Amino acid sequence: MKYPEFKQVSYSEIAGNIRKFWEEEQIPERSVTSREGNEAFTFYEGPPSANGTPGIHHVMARTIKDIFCRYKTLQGYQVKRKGGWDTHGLPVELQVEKELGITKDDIGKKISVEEYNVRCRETVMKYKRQWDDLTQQMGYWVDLDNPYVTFEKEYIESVWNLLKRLYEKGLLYKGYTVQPYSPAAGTGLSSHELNQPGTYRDVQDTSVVAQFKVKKDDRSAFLFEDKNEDVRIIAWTTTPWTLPSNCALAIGESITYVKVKTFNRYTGKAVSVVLAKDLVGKYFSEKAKALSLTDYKQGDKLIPFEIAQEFSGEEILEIRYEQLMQYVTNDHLEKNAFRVISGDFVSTEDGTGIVHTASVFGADDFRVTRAAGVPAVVVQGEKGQDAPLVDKQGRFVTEVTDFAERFVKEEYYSDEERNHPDFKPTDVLIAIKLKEENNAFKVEKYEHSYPHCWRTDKPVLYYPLDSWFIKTTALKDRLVELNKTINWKPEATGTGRFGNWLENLVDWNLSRSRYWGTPLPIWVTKDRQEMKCIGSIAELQKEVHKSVEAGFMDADLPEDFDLHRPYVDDVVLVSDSGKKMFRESDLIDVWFDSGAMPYAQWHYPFENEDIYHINYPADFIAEGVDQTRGWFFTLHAIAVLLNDSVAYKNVIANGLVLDKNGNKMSKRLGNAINPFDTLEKYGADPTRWYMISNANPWDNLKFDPDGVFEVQRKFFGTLTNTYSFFALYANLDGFRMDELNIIPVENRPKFDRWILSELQVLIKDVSSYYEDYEPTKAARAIQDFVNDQLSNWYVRLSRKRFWRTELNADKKSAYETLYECLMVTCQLMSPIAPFYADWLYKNLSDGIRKAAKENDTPLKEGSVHLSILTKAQEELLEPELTAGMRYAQNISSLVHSLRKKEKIKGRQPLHKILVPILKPEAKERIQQVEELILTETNVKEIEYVDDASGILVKKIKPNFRELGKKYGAKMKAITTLISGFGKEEIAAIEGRGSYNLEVNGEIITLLFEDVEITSEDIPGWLVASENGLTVALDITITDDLKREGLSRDVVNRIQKLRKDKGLDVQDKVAVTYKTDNQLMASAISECSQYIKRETLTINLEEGATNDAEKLNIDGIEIFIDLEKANG
RNA sequence: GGGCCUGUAGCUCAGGUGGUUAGAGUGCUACACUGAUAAUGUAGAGGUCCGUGGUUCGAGUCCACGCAGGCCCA
Repeated sequence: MKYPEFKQVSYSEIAGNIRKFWEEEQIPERSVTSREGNEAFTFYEGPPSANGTPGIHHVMARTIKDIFCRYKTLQGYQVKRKGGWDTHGLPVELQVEKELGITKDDIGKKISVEEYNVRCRETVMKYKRQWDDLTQQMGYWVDLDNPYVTFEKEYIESVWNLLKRLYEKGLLYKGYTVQPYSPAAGTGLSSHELNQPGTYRDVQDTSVVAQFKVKKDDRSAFLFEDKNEDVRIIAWTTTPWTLPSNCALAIGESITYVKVKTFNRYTGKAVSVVLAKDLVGKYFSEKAKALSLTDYKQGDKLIPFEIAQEFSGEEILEIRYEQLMQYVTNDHLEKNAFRVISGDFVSTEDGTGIVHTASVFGADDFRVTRAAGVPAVVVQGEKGQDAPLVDKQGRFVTEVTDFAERFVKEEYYSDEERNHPDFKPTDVLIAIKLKEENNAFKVEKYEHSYPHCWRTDKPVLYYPLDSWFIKTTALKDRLVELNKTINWKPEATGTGRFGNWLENLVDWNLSRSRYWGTPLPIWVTKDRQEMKCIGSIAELQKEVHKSVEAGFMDADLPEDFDLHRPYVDDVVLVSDSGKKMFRESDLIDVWFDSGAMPYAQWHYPFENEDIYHINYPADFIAEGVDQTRGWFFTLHAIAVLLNDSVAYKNVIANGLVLDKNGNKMSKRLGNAINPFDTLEKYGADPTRWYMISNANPWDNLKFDPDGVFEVQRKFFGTLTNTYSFFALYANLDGFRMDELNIIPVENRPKFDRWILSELQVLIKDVSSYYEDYEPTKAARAIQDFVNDQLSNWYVRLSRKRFWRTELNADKKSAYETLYECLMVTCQLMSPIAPFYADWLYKNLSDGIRKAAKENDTPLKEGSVHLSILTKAQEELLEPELTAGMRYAQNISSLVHSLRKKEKIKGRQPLHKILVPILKPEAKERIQQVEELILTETNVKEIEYVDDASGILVKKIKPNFRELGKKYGAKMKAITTLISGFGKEEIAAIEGRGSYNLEVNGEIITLLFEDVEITSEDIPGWLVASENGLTVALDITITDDLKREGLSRDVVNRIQKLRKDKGLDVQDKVAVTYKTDNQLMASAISECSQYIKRETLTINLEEGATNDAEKLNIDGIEIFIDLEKANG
């Protein structure tokens, strides 16, 4: 069987054919089953949600996942990759609401929860087909026949089990927190919703700097010059409606504050205000500096001021002040609130350096007041619970008498009300009141960015809501510690973004008040005295049975009971004391679902305990960097909290895929790349290769289709060409790889040993790159090898060996060497370009599969993905040859450039290259590749010239690295002296190995390694040099050389004619010619053997007529006639 | 506002521990090669290494402060 030859290849066609082959032969399955019993390499698939269409960035993310799973398989590990689908959560609900044209409020009214959830279940897999297609077309191997699905009963049961374990450890609690809340929609907003485009908008709000009157006591006494002084702390807010709820003032302990004596601009009353020193200029005019306090009259435009005192924030901590707006107060508040506390978020960027704090209406406020033990300003709600001064509709409660029933944000009023001429926003009314009461220091309009509810367009409030939490803070230290054992790519994401975040961890808010998700399995009695957390279906059934017996429920649960809402909501349990228990209505954060996948994907602990243990923790996971606080966190948190272990050992956080101009891709802007089109047009392999080789996975990728095209042309094209070259000649010669009968490497020519040595280096490098999760470096190393070493050097210079007619040992060696290089290349590239690599593998090895199977040799495997990666053989490394080859490449390049400069074409042979030798080992190295250089440059000989010749002109320059270490600051002087060195000094330092210099009256000894000596000139010769290597070329062309050159031209023209006539490479020809030129005639007759050999000419004779092809070689006319010869 | 990432040729990217002439590929221009030929070779043009300070004999590289873009979070 021959090696397949291809006229032209289509990479997407290759992918299609190989895909079919994989399906028919079940290669993906076999890549796992064939490793049965081997060590496992565990990969966790972060579940995508199939309710959106896949994009090009998914190709990126999944390529990364695929690469390492394939690489590990290639090494012999068993790599199971169970696929999964993320099916719960808000995006699904929004999709359904959009399809049905309803809002959240309609659920339970226009549509039953039951119907709604049915719709969600259908919608969630809406684009599964597309996802499956993408998976197939891009060549991503993941087991989608048995995926885990987060809405399935078994999955939920495992999640419940985890929740119960948390509950039992006391890590689950109910508390309240301040969250974004939309009164207009009557619902809390998730961070996801707040990140919708357009939610943050610039708005003009009334801002108030309020004056808080300091109470005089021991702590604050130092601020008072006399007992009647009116000392006020001033604080700024853009939400005046929160001022009735003020309970503390936050300062920065290390900020410097001052007391300024001045007058209130609205009331004219004398007042001393406390604010940050840095912000004095913002509130007091420079022009007023010279004014005297005593000259002030009410109404003056310029208000005088005087900085009276300076002190640190620490000194005013715990100072007490009078409540600003006394609508709600009590002893508890009087005792513990209305004092100065420390806040880490306080800055002197804006405001006064003192922050008004209303614990229930701000997240920071909530945190610092809780830490400082400051109670919130609250009233008793209807059910006797604590309630904020603003109700869920966004109105002040009746206790705030002046503004009772008023909406705190003017946007909550109808347009009609707002357009009324007398209408004033509540914030303005509050500001007026404060002014009148001498409590406002300054009131002004302020423009800032504020979040809005994406659904109602109304501003969001930060509002306290009841929620269930996981007490992640309890194990913060372990979370931080174990994170340090995870290998993050890039490292900074682990230490920085993730690490810093863990350091500032807050408890995990688990509650979502939605319908489509995993229900919280907690049942509570009305009086909240008794509580049960259910950890399995069996347990639920048992509890229901008890409830039936207690008469609270009619019947036991059916076998096919759905754990979703609304069904679980109908389950009423009985408490140990016999009371009714109702389920907490919350769903849990969908991120808990996905973080639970290491356990729930196997329905652990109810089933598959062994599989779970073998596959925990994961060796490797990869997702986008945006998952850092998402999936990466939830996996880590659950693992640490429940198992005191990491969930994954290695993680790649990949960057975004942007368009070619660096802009985010969006369907709206029309710059999104369609993954299917791209895969179809360029093929999966070039697309994957481009994405990986172009930039590190963790850097953002600017996706440019032209770049994919370049990869296709440059790398895949070159590799395909190299293979085609091999196939063409191997087929002509009938060469067939025989694994049991190959020429031992030590018996192969140097050139073969050289490329095989390079190949070993490549295997080592690429393996260690994969090992280090550096796919980009791996891809670049492979393409450099293929392009530069293999194709452009080894194959190009070996061509002549393949043209010889007989299949001798040298030729066989060349075939075997090239075959080995191609074979290993396709193994190494197979993780990145799986289709193409398999195509190449099969082209190379399908013909000998049968023999390989019989002999049980490595090539018995039908697919590269079933094969075992060839290991690097240290004994094949040839460092001396490598060094020599580098000389060969550099010398050839220099000679080419000299020819170019002198306009001497490559076909014209020349006599001699001169290479100056300064180090003896250089000569040896060059000598081993001398033949190669001579062939490549078309020169007859190399002459080595050393010192003894006396013709070298040397140059000397300081070795800065060495000298810098020794002499530091004296460098300049030394450099000047060395640059003045001539022949004698250089000879001296070369001879003795040292040289004494006088620098500023001091003698220093210059050693041989302190300088670099080069030879850059040979008088009378044509010279080129680069990187310390110098080459001279003898360009005299004798008649003999000229004739040889002409004969080469003749060969060239005959070849062209052969080709023009459409002859095959192996066809023999008869040639006649005619020329009047003496030189040409003698050239042909003298070199006839050479010409005949090169062109497969049997007969070369004079005799062509003027009707023959008329050619012109260097101005010489010649007629050549050519025809195919028999035999 | 905070944390993190990125910034080097028109474009995409390399540039251990600081070392004096900053590289590669691609694109452009010119020439050559022509039995891998939509390949290949050689040469040329193309740089404020984001900016400003600092450390140092010496900074693309180290430090500080900025600027621009991005991600995440307030």
